[in-house]
Amino acid sequence: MAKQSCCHKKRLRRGLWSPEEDDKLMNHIAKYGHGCWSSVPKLAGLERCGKSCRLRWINYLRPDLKRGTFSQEEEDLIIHLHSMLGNKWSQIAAQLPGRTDNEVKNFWNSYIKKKLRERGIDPATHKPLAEASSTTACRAVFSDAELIPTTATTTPVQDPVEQMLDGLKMPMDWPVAPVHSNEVPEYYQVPSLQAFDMGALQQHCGAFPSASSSSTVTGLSPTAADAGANLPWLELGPTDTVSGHIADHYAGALDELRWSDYFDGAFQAAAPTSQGALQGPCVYDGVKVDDGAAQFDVHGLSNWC
DNA sequence: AAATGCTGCAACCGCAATGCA
DNA sequence: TTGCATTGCGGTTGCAGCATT
Repeated sequence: MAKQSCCHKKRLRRGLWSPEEDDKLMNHIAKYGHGCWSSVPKLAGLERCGKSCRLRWINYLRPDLKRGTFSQEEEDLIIHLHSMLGNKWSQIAAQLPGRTDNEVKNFWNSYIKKKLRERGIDPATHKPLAEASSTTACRAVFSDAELIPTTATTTPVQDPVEQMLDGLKMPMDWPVAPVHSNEVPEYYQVPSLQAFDMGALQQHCGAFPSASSSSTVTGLSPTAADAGANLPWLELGPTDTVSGHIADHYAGALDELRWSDYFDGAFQAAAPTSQGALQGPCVYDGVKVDDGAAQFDVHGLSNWC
């Protein structure tokens, strides 16, 4: 017999949320924060399970959600990130401020997949459908606006660090990448990245903030040289040179969040800005987050029990 | 106008990861 | 170390609304 969900077990409400339920949840979180999700429904007077409340908040009620249709830049970024990360929707969404993993996933399944197939590209592998093994570059995946004109493979070497940074830029004919296996296709191994030296980069750029699931656009690279491991360039701070290459590219479309404002006084201060980093220090659970290196993990909010 | 099919989105399910006693 | 509670995540489902017949 199938295992019943927590909502079934406790005979809790399921299905679509009513406006009244939304109000209750919003009001509760505005006043007290959510704390432990499991206690939210009881405290907020809802006949829902904590999991359902969390999902509703994250996917629908959060005040920083962008909503509306995806821009061309967002679409290109999703395709690009998917080629690197696969179905890691939360990681992809983390690079799209105001978008949720669910939203990105739905957009992918309902729109992008179809679009790629129409262009003869396998959305799973990002290779041409007809010739899955071909290494032919396929520019059709990205719009012209998304491509960053540089030629990483032919750039003369000056400084090793500069070389490495150059490698983080996307070449015009960057191939569509299958990055879901541990194999790194030859064409994906950018020469300037093969001796990727995080130490040197750190020295060049300053200390790395740690942000495993940042909501900010920090740095993006098309490379899959590190297919099976973490993507260190995704953790670079917003002020560093590397992220500048690409963050600048997406400037305007990708707003930085000031998520903290919503809770730093129960929404009272409240307007997101488009400036580069958190403005001034803020404190969460006794942890001071300061200056431009700060990156806020929206999902991490759930950890202030 | 009614029936049917299609699409997109919100929500659920179940498993993995994590934290804690 | 173990077991439980909680959170996070990706896959899947259900349904409302729209399009087509």
